[in-house]
Amino acid sequence: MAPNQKGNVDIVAVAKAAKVSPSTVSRTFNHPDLVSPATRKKINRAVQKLGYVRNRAAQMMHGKRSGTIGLVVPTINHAIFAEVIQAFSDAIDQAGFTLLLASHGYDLDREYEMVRKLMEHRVDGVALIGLEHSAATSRLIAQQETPAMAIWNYEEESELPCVGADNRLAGRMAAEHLLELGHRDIGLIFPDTRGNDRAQYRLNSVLEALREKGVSVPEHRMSEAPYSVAQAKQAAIRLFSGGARPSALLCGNDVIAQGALYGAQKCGLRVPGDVSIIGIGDFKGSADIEPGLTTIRIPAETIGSLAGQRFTEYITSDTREQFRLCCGLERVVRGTTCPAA
Amino acid sequence: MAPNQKGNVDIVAVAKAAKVSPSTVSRTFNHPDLVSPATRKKINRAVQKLGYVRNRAAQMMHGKRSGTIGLVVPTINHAIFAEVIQAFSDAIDQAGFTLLLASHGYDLDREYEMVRKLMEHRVDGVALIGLEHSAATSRLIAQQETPAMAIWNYEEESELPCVGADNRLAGRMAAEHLLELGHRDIGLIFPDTRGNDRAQYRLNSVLEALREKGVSVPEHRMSEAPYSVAQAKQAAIRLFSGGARPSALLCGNDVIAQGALYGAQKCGLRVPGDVSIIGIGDFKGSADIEPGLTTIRIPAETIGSLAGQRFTEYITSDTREQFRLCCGLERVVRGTTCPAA
DNA sequence: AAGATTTATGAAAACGTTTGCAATACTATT
DNA sequence: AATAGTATTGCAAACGTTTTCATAAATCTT
Repeated sequence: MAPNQKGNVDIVAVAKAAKVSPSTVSRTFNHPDLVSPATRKKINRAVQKLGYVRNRAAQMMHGKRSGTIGLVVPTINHAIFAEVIQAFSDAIDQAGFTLLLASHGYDLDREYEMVRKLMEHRVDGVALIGLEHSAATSRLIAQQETPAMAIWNYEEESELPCVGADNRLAGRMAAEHLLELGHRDIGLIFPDTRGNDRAQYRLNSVLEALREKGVSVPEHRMSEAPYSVAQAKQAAIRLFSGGARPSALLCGNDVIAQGALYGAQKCGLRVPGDVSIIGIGDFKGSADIEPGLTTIRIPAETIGSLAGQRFTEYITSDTREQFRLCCGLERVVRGTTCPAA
Repeated sequence: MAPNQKGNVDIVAVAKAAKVSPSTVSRTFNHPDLVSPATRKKINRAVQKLGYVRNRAAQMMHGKRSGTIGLVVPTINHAIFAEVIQAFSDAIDQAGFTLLLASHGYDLDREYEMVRKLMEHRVDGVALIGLEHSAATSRLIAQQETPAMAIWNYEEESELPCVGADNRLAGRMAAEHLLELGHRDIGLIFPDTRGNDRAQYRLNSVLEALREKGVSVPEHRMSEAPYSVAQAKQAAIRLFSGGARPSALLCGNDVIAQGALYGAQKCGLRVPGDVSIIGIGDFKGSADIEPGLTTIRIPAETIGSLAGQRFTEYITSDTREQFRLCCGLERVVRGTTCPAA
């Protein structure tokens, strides 16, 4: 009665219904040109009628690709990663792949576990955020010979193929903008840099660029905030409340910058009149906030798209030539910075 | 030499190395109690040495679960969904499942394609956002007998098991807050409601609640904006620029409300003095913006977590009893609303 | 119209696991 | 010391596909 009496509609059920052999059904899917149009029609009708859905797991056992790509991110719930994930997902979808997603909360040991988990599912490739990973992770990837890539950071000598931006340059550009405007007393709010090479690179290069111009940042001008508007707001308020306040704030990313901006507004400070604020990232929304946030734009969407395209090419090609793509940065001057008084 | 000479380390390679049969190796993983401690140790050593990683696809062919759950969302790049995805992912991860993620951009036909794609991978279950889906999707789910659930909406008579909030109530609560404050001239900014039952329900119930109090919303007080701060800002500016402006704005979600707030600030309007603004959702950041956004809180994280927990239970239990969980809403009055003049 | 190609199909082995059943090696009982 | 259990292991079939090889049918040569 029911077209699908048992729920186990497989290729042989289809074959039976179409009165052909399983081989022919399989061929209809994989090499349609080898099957006569008439038979193909019969088979398609049977597929339709029975509601057959291919079983990729079974295909995979014949050396076929699983058609999945694993992506391991620190966190999903994060403007910038969400944007990258979306773009990456769309790009690999275009190439017929499906995304297996896992997050580790900035814990490199958990990252290893996640990569391992994905490999149990025999992903055709695994993409990681950033270039800093545990030795165990690298070993696992090498051992399994799973194609792997890094997203978000670019480095000339990177171990893994990568598509991303130069975070050191980003930090430098932010610092130089402030310096050019004449700021010398600069406050810094950055996230914890452990297990986060992006933040690490940015912070180091900011400090370096400032030092080159003879500007040093005393301890009490530095604050740490996790990736959260609320906490960054608090951190900024703390920086502002101690005696003399800095003339400018350089924030490790736009979320923190946004929090800092609210913090300043809360303290009754005019931005940029009383204090200039610059972020890094140019997240969705940074342009629209009032006043518009000055920042260093990292093209998240481009990075995600490019990464997805390039990675699927890499996986499906048999040559497997390494790739390293550097996406350009852009200084976006909006309303939160102005010359020092 | 190399511990893994060919890349094809399978259960029989391990068996060979440990000098036991493949069956015993398999048992060591699945029923360790049936294997003597000594043998287990030998096998574990071999696993370690060869770097064996289990192949879930092969297990799956024995009626075992694939250990994956599919989640299909309208978009990933969206504060509220990112939060749900993160919580859902964490919850199913706890239960040993891996997330297969796909997005459809509010296109119900694409949603069908995505569900189908996930089913080819034999996900153990598929979770969808919202209760409105194409007939083809429902048929597919029924036919394949794949466990399915809806996230984000709650409805007593829902076809699918669901975990979510009552979007109609959310709309009503927002409207009533404004009415209680004495507002009668109310502007509305909502996203396109096609393929988006959440927005649909909210809008209808808002209109209904207003009508009950004899308040109608003329055409020129209604504006449509996609899920984007920038465009909502423009929409708000349009609403404000025509002659007499409304005394309050009710926005379909917090992103729109945020855009509206910036729009008001841009127009030199004081919020809430000149215009009150209320959103729906209470997204991350809504609390921190200046002034804090008044909104109807929908507990995204709770919903995602609960959905993940409940769904994995559902999948792993053999009883398969339906579930429908309604997560409570909360009116969060912050700084963007005040009594009408 | 007979042989030589070409095209379309089927049979069976293979992929990496799990598991029911059978076989063997212990241990406890008398 | 023989018997009955029990704990441990191996064999082989099964899962749903793909693919190689062989066969059968259709088409082309001359």
